[in-house]
Amino acid sequence: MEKQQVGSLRFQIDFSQPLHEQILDQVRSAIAKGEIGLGEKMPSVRELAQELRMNPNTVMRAYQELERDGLTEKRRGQGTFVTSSPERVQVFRTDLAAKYIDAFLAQMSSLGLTWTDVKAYIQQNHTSDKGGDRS
Amino acid sequence: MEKQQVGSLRFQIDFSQPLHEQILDQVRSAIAKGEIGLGEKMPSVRELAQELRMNPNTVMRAYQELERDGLTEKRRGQGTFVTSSPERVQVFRTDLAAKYIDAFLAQMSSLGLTWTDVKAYIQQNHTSDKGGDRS
Amino acid sequence: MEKQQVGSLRFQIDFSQPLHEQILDQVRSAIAKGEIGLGEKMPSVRELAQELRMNPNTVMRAYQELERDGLTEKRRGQGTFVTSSPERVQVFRTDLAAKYIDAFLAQMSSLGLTWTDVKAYIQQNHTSDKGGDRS
Amino acid sequence: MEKQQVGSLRFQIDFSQPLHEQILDQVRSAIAKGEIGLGEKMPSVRELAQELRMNPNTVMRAYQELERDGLTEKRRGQGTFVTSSPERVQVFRTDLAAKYIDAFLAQMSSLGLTWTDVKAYIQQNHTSDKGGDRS
DNA sequence: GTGGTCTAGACCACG
DNA sequence: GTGGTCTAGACCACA
Repeated sequence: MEKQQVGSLRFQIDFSQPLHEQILDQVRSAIAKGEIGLGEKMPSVRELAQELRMNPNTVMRAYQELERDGLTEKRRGQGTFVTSSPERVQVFRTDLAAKYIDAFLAQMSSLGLTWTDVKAYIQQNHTSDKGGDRS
Repeated sequence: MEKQQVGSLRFQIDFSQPLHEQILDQVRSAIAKGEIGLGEKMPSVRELAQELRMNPNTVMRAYQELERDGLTEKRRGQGTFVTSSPERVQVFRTDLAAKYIDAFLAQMSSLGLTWTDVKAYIQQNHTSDKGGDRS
Repeated sequence: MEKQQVGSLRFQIDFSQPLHEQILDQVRSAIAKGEIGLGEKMPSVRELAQELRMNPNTVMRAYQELERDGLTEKRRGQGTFVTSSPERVQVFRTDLAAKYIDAFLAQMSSLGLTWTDVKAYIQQNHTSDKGGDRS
Repeated sequence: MEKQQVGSLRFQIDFSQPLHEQILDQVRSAIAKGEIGLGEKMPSVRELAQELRMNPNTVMRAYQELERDGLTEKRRGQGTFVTSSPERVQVFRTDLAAKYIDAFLAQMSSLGLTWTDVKAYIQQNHTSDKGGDRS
């Protein structure tokens, strides 16, 4: 468990998974949760690469995808900034969540589990993670 | 959407994802759901490879993982058979489901969504998939 | 655990291992332990094959190896018999044991374990199997 | 007897046994004995394949099993490394040894030999391999 | 016929 | 450069 703080971002990387995806996920998560503020400056590609001991190309790829998602913007000569639009973040967040949820339900269904089964499991094993699961 | 029936198994393959994983998933799913009976003979490596138009090695790889999971048994010179033990299937199924569920919850949490949010979303968008989701 | 009794022999087969080797081992073991008497008649190839639901070729191969080892003899028109010579059994038994023991020690050594380590393990975990392991 | 040194690993291969198993065994042994250090980089799949004059797929297969055993980790684009966790190695080593020992005892027992018999044999024939076998 | 091993060589994603 | 996936096709042991 190697956690690293870079600016207002916290990273925890694991070499058994594509590195650029992990950066992407963790930055997305930080934005979604408001851990990095809207309009805030991101670490530069080089800085982040150095801190995380990665190839700059790897970081660059993650940044490009963040921009494609509309979560960040490049300003020439200044660096990369988190978008200032809360709507963008919100839309992105719900879209992504919807995608994940759908995939998850398909997965459960492929194991022959119903939504009731899943809720039962979560209630038993994740009572601390719950958010009011009074079924 | 190219669906193919091979013995009691149905396959639908998509070339943008590792082929052996797809075979693995679909056979697992068929076993978990009881679509192929316990103790039943699987299609032979060569037969399945021919039907799905892929290389025998690719099918073999999937079959090896199935055996590692304890879902199938090989009988030398006779073929590959689904395990006859319902417990194995059950244990496997719940273990795998637990793994998926935990990963899913971590994912949701990383997007800043609570379990209540998720349940609300599912109730709205998946009323047909439900299994009594009266929260 | 499917055990089968055939004449004075008991078989327990497992499909994840060459069948002829299993027959071989189990007959050898029965002779070494005196469970089948010297000079006694073995089940015929066909009879055994039928009982164990195997291909006669598989049984035949095991029988050929038994004869090569000098543990059985064929008598034309009468069938296969366990050797009547106790010396043969004894020599065979110690030779085979020596081979196994040497291989085992090499194996342990390749894991970096000394003979003392092995004895310690066995003393702890196999006190019922011991035969006077006062170290 | 063709011995080959590759980095800090020494290989001796024999074509009458599955090649990937031999690689597996010899690397395992090297890790268990500490001949290759924890966290150290393994030869790359291609490099080892070339040195041992075998197909990269064969080496890859061995490497995959090593990883499944938790003895190595792959870092994408960087290579394969021995695990840095001594506990993993230790657990693996004792588990494997236990498996071998149990199988060995079953084998001896099937030949009608007691543990005392075995110890006597070893004392006579392996006085150099001993590690203090004062029984 | 079955599964198991191996080779040769292609193409891909990742860093 | 690294590992990962896939194909085509050979040869083997086993039943």
